[in-house]
Amino acid sequence: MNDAAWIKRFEGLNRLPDAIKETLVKRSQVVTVPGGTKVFGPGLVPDNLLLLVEGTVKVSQTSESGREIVLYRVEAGQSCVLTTACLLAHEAYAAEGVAETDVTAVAIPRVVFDELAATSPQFRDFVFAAYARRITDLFRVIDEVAFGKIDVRLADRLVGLAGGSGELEVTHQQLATELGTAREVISRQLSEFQKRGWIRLSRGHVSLSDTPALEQLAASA
Amino acid sequence: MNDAAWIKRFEGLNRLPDAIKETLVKRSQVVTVPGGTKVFGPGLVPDNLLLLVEGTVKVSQTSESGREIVLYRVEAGQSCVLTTACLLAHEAYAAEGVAETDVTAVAIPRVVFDELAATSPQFRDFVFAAYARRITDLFRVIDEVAFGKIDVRLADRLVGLAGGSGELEVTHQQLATELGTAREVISRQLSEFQKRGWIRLSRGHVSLSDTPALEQLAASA
DNA sequence: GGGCGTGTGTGACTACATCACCGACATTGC
DNA sequence: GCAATGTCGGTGATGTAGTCACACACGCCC
Repeated sequence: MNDAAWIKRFEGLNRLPDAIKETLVKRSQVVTVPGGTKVFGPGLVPDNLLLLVEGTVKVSQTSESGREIVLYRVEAGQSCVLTTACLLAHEAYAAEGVAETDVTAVAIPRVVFDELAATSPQFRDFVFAAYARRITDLFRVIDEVAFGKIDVRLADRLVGLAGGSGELEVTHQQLATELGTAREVISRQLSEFQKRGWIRLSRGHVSLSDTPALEQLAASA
Repeated sequence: MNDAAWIKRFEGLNRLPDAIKETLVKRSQVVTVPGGTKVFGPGLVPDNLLLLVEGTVKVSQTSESGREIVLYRVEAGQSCVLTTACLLAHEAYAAEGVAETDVTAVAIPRVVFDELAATSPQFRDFVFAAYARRITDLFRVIDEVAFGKIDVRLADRLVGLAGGSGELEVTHQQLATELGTAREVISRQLSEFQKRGWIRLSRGHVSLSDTPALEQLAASA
């Protein structure tokens, strides 16, 4: 039963009584999906609550006009509650989740979820905390989209996506989608950054050469 | 015990077993607040779940720069779950709720909420449905702010706010706040609408003279 | 009436989005 | 190798929205 190892990854679940943990482990299933898989979306309603053990899932929304914006990412140690509730309620919405990397996740069937919600106050806390986190994410997105400048937002996103390495494999179009803007806007802005010596560009690739400068710009929100 | 009348207003609660309904009625409190009251916000964390029986609460967000945008409204028959979760999680956020009209609401203390969540699957459904609704609201806001045109958004909001009467008492600044934009933008757009004969303007007042035209524009999203 | 606060109008300017297009590079098949 | 094709990135012109700096109008209160 050392499958139970994953549970340690979830801060909010560690506090659960052992009996509950055991139920959770016994009645859920560890699944893996390869990068690029659509995890949920219009016409693909999940009947499991997913807890991500490894990898990330990008949640984005496509408007009628076909334009797209990234809403948030589900990282290892987090869960996918929002979309569950959202999709369970049948209010079909054009949000979809795509595995960005190979993903290992724990799938908790709806019945088990419900049962745990009934029996464990700590589990309820876990769920509500997860909600709160996502909602504040959405609030931030709204704030940025409504009032943020793209140079600032782009700098922030570049730093965020690059991680430690300072290298990232993305097209300008993908960055545009991240911020819900147009490719040309990103292209021009990237050129500007390059002119300032902050980044170096090549086809499908951006390498950050002056991360601190980008961070400073990002912080000037 | 005809205080219980309010419960009929909540579709999701009607399905509750009688015993649960009784608990709900006994252990909650009907409160009224005058229009203009701040219901929750930074430095004002509610410890009750509010169910609105009468009136509306406007939930808006203010960014660091001082600019504001309306996120959604809680109407009669709806609940205020989002902000509860959000604020319970201590992730202080600059969202606040203000009573737009005199408001009558049922306040369910946190303990009772938790107890009901534990005992009643129907109550849990009610809560999650409420979440789902708000989240889709937020998704829509993001979509509109990111990709919508202001003339369309303004027309939509005018029709929505006017209700049946076609008359509304708002300043241009208030409309700007609704949409998270600048006053000048609204002023110019309103002038344009007036020029087209769709509305008539006076200080602090807008009267819709061609609602269908506005609706049509609003629908062309 | 004169002062004051709030609401509205306007022009100049900047930022971002959109449109139309072209050229550079990579991949594939020959 | 070379041509065909698809993806990616660059650029100018134009439109729409947000910003800045005002000035003026109205209502209210001394």
